[in-house]
Amino acid sequence: MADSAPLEPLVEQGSAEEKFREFLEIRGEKLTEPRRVLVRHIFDSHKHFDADELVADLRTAGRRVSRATVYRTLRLLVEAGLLRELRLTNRTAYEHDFGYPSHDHMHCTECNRVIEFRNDEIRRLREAISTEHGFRASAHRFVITGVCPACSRARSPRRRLDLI
Amino acid sequence: MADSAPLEPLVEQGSAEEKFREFLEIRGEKLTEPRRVLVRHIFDSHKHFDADELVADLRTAGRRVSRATVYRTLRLLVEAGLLRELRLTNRTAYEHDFGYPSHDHMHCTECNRVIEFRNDEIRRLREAISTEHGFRASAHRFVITGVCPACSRARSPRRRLDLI
DNA sequence: ATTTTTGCAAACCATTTGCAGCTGG
DNA sequence: CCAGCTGCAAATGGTTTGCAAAAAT
Repeated sequence: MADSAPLEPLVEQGSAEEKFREFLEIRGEKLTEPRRVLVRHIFDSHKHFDADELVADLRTAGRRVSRATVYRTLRLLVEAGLLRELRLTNRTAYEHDFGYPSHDHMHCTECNRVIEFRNDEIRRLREAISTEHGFRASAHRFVITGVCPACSRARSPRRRLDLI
Repeated sequence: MADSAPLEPLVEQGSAEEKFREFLEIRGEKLTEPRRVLVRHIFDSHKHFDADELVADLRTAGRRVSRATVYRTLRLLVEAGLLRELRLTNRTAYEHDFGYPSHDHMHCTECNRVIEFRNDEIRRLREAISTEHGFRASAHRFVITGVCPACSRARSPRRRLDLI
């Protein structure tokens, strides 16, 4: 699952590691070495990723963290509000929910790419709809499914050749 | 996963079973008895459901279809454009994509209920955004997460008692 | 008759968990 | 020290698949 045209990260308000430490402290839990490695690695780049990619990525970088700990820490990071889950396929993908502007996604069915975009009307609409239904919204997910510009270009012209 | 305030079904343009038969015929495949049982049962009501609920439901109704066939047929119905997948939790839920108006969802984090709503601005916004990005949209998913009216009422008053 | 489908059971695969030993505060 | 954490390996749970028997055209 690759990204395309990622948005600019926001100016940091304290590091993700720091926010994670605070979260853990409140619950009387510990910021251990594996957790530090994970939170640093994850917030070093702004990609979407899944548990498997994260394990592989870490291995490449020479840091070994067990799969179990990766899963446990991902859960914590979601609870801490640092990561958000993205369920587009059978495996759960994650993206930053901290130091990164709120946005929505377009999902290309050809190349499986996820493209981010920002649009303020969505938020407005979400509030209007929630109010109308007496619903107390805390978040939303808007995913547009279709074919991205790159795949459109790569495909349409080929049609001509198919006919020969 | 329960529904609340389902929308009125559209006037039928030929039965789901008929559309399924056409789909299978085109691919040189067969509308067998188990498949007929499934498509009829599924389109008899307008609930969201997952594979497990479907199997249980059928068993209650005295029709036995193996789990494998249920999964295989669900896949076919999605390919046929009769069902849509809804990935909110670890199990895949399904909803009608035929004979039912297009709509979006509110997902209550307290009771796990899924509430449907219709709003035409969303479709308009989806087109505007897609055009702006050169994306060819074929579908979208808009899910508002939060607390439904029933759970709001059930919770807020209880707070007072918690303080005693 | 030939091709597709079914049901069963086994396989799969992402994720979770029990546990013995390790570690941070 | 001592609660909380890690890694391992085994368990889980939803979903898929191989295969021989059964059904559809």
